[in-house]
Amino acid sequence: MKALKYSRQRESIEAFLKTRCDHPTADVIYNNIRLEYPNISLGTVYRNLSLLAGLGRINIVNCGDGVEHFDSDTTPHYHFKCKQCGRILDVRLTPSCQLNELASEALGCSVTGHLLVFEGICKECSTKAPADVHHVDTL
Amino acid sequence: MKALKYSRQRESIEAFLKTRCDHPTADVIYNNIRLEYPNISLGTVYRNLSLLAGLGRINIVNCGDGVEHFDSDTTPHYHFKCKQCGRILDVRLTPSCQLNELASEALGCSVTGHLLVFEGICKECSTKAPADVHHVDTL
DNA sequence: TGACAAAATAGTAATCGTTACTATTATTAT
DNA sequence: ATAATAATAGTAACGATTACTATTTTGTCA
Repeated sequence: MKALKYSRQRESIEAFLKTRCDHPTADVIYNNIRLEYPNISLGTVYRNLSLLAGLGRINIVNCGDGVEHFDSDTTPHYHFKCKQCGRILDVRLTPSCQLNELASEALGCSVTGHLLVFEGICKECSTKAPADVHHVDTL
Repeated sequence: MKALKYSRQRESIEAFLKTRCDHPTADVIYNNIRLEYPNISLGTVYRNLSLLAGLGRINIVNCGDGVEHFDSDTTPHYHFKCKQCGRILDVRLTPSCQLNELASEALGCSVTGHLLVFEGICKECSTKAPADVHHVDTL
């Protein structure tokens, strides 16, 4: 029952996320928003990200690296994590119910969903020199 | 080049893990080993778990909940996480290369592996009363 | 307009899972 | 047995995230 009020910071966070297709972490978002709002706090970034996720406007992506990534694309799709640069990319495959059915048979209970994250070396990294490995800021 | 030396604690940790099929967390392992070794430290548990994983004797399982789970079964297989009791169960399906190939086509780069975690309600929970939801100690 | 209520903020402290450090103890080769 | 070194318990540090609080911003309504 709490009415939502506008905030520039929230708008800026959502707008920034729309410009990125690599599923940045809260910290990366924080550092980018700080260019426009130098004293935004990390807590504000986290609070707005989970608020937006609660509204269904963004998704929280867990890819098994123990850190939350954020995605402005809320249509169902899989992800790919580059082992070299760490970026998360979208995989445009339609999530399959067959997988759930297979698992359901194997387990003998109802399987309602699954998390699928691919890994390998992305196009950029496979053409780049190995020296470029540590571009951590793009995580 | 460091020679491995025997330790009772390590043996106990590995033996305990073999008795469990629900992929316990370090904390659950710690609390169970403490019954036998009351002043084992959590650090010792973590150190031995990663040592054993390095030796290929156990596996570290990441199922997207941000906590490490440990598995004494090192043969390739998928996992299932019960949304109610939180337990991780094995899914006896042979990991598929077809999935990697599909993703590889969609992305246009080499895909070498994937993480697949199913979710739903396990057999036990679907027959249990909803009051039994919070058996956190089995995580 | 302006004043009030509610929501959002910045800044900071707290929490949780995990890793690192250090002085002591246990294991193993000689 | 002794000496070398790995492993330990205990504790501190860490990084990601959440919680708290006093202040600021937003929206409503007279």
